Amino acid sequence: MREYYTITELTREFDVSTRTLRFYEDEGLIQPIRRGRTRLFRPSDRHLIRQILRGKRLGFSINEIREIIQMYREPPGEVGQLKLMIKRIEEKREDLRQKRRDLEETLTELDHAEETCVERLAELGVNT
Amino acid sequence: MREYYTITELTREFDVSTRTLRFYEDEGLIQPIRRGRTRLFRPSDRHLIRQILRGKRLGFSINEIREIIQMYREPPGEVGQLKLMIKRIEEKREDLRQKRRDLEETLTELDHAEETCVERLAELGVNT
DNA sequence: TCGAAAATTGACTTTTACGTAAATGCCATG
DNA sequence: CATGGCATTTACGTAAAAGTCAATTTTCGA
Repeated sequence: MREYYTITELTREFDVSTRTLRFYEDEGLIQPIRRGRTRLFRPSDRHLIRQILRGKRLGFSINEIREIIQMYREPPGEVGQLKLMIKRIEEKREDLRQKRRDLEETLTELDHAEETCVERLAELGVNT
Repeated sequence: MREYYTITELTREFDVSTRTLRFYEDEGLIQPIRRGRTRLFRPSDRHLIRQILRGKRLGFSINEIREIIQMYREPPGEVGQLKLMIKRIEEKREDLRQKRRDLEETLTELDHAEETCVERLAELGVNT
């Protein structure tokens, strides 16, 4: 496990621009440390970037991603806060379960679409 | 199966604005017929709206949704076109499989986060 | 130590997916 | 017939999430 990554190393690894990583920093999603003015990314920042991009692929907004990331952190110490957090986590999970249903349905329809294409191709292959 | 739906019926059913449905029409995703100037939505339009919103929940852009919808339609008659379409469908499916991996990972992490919260709560419940 | 390559900041621009407002049409009902 | 209630069109507005550009530093390898 490396100790630090430069910004360009990570832009190459994740195929994002430096602007994007700075944007995420401005948004408070990551907090790379500084050596002078230069950003140094720790493995934890790298892991956060991974989670952010995963959230993006699933269609979550930056704010939603921020919420999700907070859920991964140390739980709060106060009972009310804890219960609230559990409620939020459950909501987000329901959200994801909906996405999963959407995903399976879409995959099924695409399977069917491909099958139709393949059949059509077979017909043409036979007739030609 | 009803023959026609009005725009407001559908806005209520799907919880979207009229602006949104008109936007989808402008984008060519749906083509409700007209009685005078008034839009009448057929079951097929209704089904398309369902598919569009499903795509949105999965984080697809309007252009991606347009592509997916085209895949559901009658396959083209020409061999080259058919092969191209099969390739595109396969790409989209790979895309969805990536989303599925992302989704499962996120769900797993949220499961873990909730568990941590519940444990913390149990500790507090005992100590208090 | 010196110069190219890399990094930074700040400002402005762009794209997507609608929101919102204004002016007007259509029609049923009292 | 006027009033209310949806519908429509046109046009401009906006928030999110970066992209792009310019003008500086800063760093690092020879």
